[in-house]
Amino acid sequence: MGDIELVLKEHHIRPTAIRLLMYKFLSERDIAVTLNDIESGFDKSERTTLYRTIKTFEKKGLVHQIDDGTGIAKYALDEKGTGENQSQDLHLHFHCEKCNETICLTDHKIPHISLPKGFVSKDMNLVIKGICDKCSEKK
Amino acid sequence: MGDIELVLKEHHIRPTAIRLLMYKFLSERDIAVTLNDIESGFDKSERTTLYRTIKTFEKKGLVHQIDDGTGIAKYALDEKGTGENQSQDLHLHFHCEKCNETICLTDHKIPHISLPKGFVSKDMNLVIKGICDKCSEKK
DNA sequence: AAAAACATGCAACTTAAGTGCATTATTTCT
DNA sequence: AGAAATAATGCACTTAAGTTGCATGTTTTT
Ligand SMILES: [Mn+2]
Ligand SMILES: [Mn+2]
Ligand SMILES: [Zn+2]
Ligand SMILES: [Zn+2]
Repeated sequence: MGDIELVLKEHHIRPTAIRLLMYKFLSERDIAVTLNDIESGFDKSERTTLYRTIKTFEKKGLVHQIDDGTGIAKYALDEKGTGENQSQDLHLHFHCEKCNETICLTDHKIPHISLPKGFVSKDMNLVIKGICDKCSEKK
Repeated sequence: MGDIELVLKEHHIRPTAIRLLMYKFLSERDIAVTLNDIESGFDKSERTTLYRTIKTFEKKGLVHQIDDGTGIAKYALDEKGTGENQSQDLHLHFHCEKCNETICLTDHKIPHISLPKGFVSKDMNLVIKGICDKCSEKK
């Protein structure tokens, strides 16, 4: 049984052909991808199926959705959090205004913020926009 | 000459009827509003005109757009920054999962974040999701 | 093997956002 | 003031992401 197949099963996702392919696709890139990116990454592609597949991944905690301010949802594999650590999704995201790529800075956690009385924090999203390393060295 | 008229002129926005009304509308609420909110706030309303009006306000620095993760753009008046202080847009936003309202926490600035080598920060967006003061006291 | 549960494909719908263009209002120029 | 230029408004239409319904195909369970 393949490696990916195991990962899916661990997350209670049935390892169908498309799911294996999508996982492979995601694991091969280090930037967050849109549904369109995924769609154009496959020869055989059915928008809806890909959509439902990524949503399944998300629900089962394999992937997190990223809202980088472009108005288009992006997705990236969760870190190999073997299970329960949900604090992993509190890392920040960087969106490059030049190449339009969005990347997870997984070891840059969002600092603690104190809120006014009465406000209860459940989740946070921090996106930094600017120029990424690749684009800034290109000069 | 009215108060609002002056504010608009200071921002080089011609004070037409609709613009005066929209400014008044925005200044009367302390939460960020969607274009739909604005539209339903007027008897006479032309989506496109309201859309272009809010975009004009945004371009001229009267209003800032807020991306709270709902996928729908919201807008709020800038603080009475009498001119150049653009650091004002680095406050954080709170989105209540219960009442769905989004509010500017204008005096909660986004803390400084150090980035990996090569990354240049130009802008930031921090949204905290949870339960707002009104909803949490309502119990 | 039959029944139940789940995945896939295709079409259609929803909604926010944005554009083109004709009309109307305001400002500027002579 | 009147004409010309510029800007605002209204209406129709387009775009694109996201989402759902339903029929068909596949896998799992009993
Ligand atoms: Mn991430
Ligand atoms: Mn704000
Ligand atoms: Zn870049
Ligand atoms: Zn609330």
